[in-house]
Amino acid sequence: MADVTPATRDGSASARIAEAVRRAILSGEHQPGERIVQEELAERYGGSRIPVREALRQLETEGLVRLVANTGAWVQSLTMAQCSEVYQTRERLEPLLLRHSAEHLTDEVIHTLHGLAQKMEASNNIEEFLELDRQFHFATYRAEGTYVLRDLVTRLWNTTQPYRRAYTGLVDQEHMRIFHDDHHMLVSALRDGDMKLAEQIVGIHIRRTRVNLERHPEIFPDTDPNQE
Amino acid sequence: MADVTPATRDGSASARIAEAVRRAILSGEHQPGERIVQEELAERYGGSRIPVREALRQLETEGLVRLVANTGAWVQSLTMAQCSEVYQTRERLEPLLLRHSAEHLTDEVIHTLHGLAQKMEASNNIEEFLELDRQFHFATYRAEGTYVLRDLVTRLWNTTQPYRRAYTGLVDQEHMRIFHDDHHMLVSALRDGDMKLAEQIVGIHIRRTRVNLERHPEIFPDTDPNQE
DNA sequence: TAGCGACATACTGGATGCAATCAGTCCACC
DNA sequence: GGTGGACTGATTGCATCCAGTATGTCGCTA
Repeated sequence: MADVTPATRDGSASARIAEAVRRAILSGEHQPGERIVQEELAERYGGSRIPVREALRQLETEGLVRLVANTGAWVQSLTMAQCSEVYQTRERLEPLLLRHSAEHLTDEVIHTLHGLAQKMEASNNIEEFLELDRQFHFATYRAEGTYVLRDLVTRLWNTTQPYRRAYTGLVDQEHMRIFHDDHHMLVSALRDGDMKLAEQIVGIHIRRTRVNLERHPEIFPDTDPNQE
Repeated sequence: MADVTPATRDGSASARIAEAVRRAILSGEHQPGERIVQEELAERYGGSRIPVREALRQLETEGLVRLVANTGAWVQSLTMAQCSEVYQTRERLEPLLLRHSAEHLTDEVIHTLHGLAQKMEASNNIEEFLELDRQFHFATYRAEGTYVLRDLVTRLWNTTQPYRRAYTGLVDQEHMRIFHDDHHMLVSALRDGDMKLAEQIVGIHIRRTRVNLERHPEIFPDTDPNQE
């Protein structure tokens, strides 16, 4: 899995555990709403509960885990409204991030993008599809120098990953066709150096996905399990 | 100080310490680049280093603190480029947040806003000014139900607070006049229920501040102390 | 005198152990 | 039979203790 860790972190045990748990959540190994027991993680990743707790604090702040004092930790679940809000946020930020990346989108990158878009069309495995989609979009986000915005976008992707997965399993051929077309149009716009168009396509692409997600309330928890 | 804590948190010691340190950083008590020693915080807030470390992990993820493994913690400092990036992000997100808040902006709220804007004009104390500015803008952000976007915006405000403070100490009368005018125009637009205009004003207001900040590179660290 | 290396100190990272809190169960009572 | 309350097991929260690492200093050597 690529580009899963929001920030460059040190090599301590807590950082290692945070990364491992993050990947476990994003890969679907841990489902939203699932209980997380500190001691289990400590045993699994070889350590005491101290670094586990630090890792959970970090993941809580990233929005992947929900902690309740003296009670426990759960994999964060979003209501449809919250998920929609994240998508609206992405809709505003990713065109901006793309713009900052413009100068780094060389012919080589565009060639890679084309390859990823084609691979996605050929894929019929949900996990592979999700991974390729992520790789595709983050390949277009190459803004260098500062990491504020890319980190932010990475976190937004992360918190909504379970719902993308659920939706991908439901989407019909027609919507999938449009999805792929968006990608190809984006590659074309980038190849032409038409950044204005590329930004619009990304925005529309995200909005389209949001609207589609909103048509499937069944993939979200019935009653809000986090009443914060 | 109002609306400083991004998320609703539990009442544990680590949460208490995180909040206290956050406030200390935002109030300017701790300057960017300043070293943070775990044991000092533990003694100051009454506890062991364990909850302090959890608090620091959280603040690191929020972007207020920088941790280096086996070395220590520092109050996060931003380069001008990073600060500018945060402002560009705000420029995209706050109009969206304002839109979501529209239905909650009652006459009473608008009356409060007007009062805050006037108080700001009368203020000649930097800390008071910063606090009123924060209260003013967050009074317009009343989106309820979900907290994703408001939390995000709160964090963006938090990470850039030290630079707003430094800039406020430098700004001349003319720019200050424009700043206040933006606020009054925003109140008027909200009073008229012209949300489209209000969104534009917020965006321009943030952009204006960003451009002004970029005119003062002296308030940012010379060489990037965080080479991440 | 300048530069390099070993040592001492201070601080961080992590493990263990104990107290506190929550959830689920069982039983008494209505 | 259903409801309320006490009890028990499980799990979290935190403090203390120890090991590991980085930094700064001192002395040695060229």
